[in-house]
Amino acid sequence: MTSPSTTREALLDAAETLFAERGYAAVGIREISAEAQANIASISYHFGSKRDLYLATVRRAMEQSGDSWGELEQAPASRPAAVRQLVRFLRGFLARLVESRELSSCGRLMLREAVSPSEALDAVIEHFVRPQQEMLQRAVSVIAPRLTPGDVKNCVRSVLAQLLHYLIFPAFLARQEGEDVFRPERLLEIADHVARFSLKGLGVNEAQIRAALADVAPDPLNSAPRRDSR
Amino acid sequence: MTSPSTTREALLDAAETLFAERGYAAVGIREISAEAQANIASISYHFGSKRDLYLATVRRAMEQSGDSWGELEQAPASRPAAVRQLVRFLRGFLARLVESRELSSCGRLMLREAVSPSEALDAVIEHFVRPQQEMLQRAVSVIAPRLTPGDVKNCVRSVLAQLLHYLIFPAFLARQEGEDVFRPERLLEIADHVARFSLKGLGVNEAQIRAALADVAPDPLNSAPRRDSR
DNA sequence: ATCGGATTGAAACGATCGTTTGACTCGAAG
DNA sequence: CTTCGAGTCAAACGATCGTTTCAATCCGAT
Repeated sequence: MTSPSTTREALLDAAETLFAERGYAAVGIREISAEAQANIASISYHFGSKRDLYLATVRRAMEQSGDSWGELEQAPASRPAAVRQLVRFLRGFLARLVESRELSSCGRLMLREAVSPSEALDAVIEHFVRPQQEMLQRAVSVIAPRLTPGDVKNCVRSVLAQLLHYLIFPAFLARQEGEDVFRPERLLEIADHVARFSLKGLGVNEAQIRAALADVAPDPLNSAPRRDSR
Repeated sequence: MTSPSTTREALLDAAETLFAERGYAAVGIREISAEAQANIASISYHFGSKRDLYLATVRRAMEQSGDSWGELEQAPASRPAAVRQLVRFLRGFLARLVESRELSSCGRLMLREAVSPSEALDAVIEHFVRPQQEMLQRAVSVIAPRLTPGDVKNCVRSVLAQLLHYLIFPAFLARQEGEDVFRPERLLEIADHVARFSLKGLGVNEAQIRAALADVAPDPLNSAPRRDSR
């Protein structure tokens, strides 16, 4: 196989940023190669076509994102542990949304795949959606053990939907709230609201919720694992 | 002013469908005019440019959508009435998602504006987001009167996020669930789950929730108001 | 030092993009 | 009947699109 070229990765980096920001059709290969400080022909050379560059970009972004939280969260042993794990996940997700462009560019690519699916859709589900979903599924089924499997899935979607809302609608949120939604303190407020709302939705009583939130509190924002490259 | 041309509306109809399905940059004006059975130059003639056609398309779609639910829902007089109103809204929203392409194409345009905002963003917020939000805000502040205004907004977002999830991720849902998520019975299940989860999240007790769900039940899917044109 | 495959460079390819042109049709007002 | 303006039409505009070509360059193996 071809040796790992620097040009190749520069192209992927540039493509990730540009495709995430403006979408596949709105970005030309001339702009990508300029951003990567490479020649136009290098795209055709390294990837075959613009479409294949896009697919490679999405797949790489999703695989790198998947490394972050896949195996990190173990199956919770007790109900309080499961509640703590859920709270930690909510805070970590929102923290990553703002602390680096990592989730931001990966998340926007994910979004664009949801609205306009391509052949890379499988990679998005496999590496981005499924890991989070399975982790939440384990936590929820421990927190609310009386739920049927179908209701567990529904509840997982309800929790995830609240989180993804803040990934999807920053443009709306910025417009209707005067303030900046993505200040670190505000994000912690949001994470705690989502935690409270969801745990109540799962039938956890107030006292346990307060205990869990206070329990995880000392470790505020730095629980988010880092991506090594870039 | 120019008389209301048939060609103009045919162009708007075609543009709405195509832009909703594939996005602004991925649709050419030749395809739009072909779909509308009009000449290429008619776009320039009636709207000035492709971009202006897009803006007009989004604005018209949002205004027509806004007519549907804006003034329909009045301020609820009692807590049970507010709960019923919320349940009716959830069911109506999901019903409209499947029963016609109305919300579907308008919703997809809204989504694309969220991911790639244009000058039509204000119209989207004004006619699509704000009405739903204010209606939910009234209902939630009656259901949970002890909430601060800020927490009311957070809870409204939590409810709305769950609904919009099904508008945003049909591609993912279709992939990971074997079954079709958009069968009418399934949608009613979903609406009821969202209602239960959210009402618990708002602190309503089980008995009242069951009462409300049973109360609204006799009127299952036909509570969604119809759009007259098209 | 020389070869050969891998990679890069500038230039050009045909296709398609959004837009414009100018002649043409048509119905109502003079 | 003539006139006029709104609307439609086919054709062409320059610009940009993704892709290809081919010579130049790099660099480790011979």
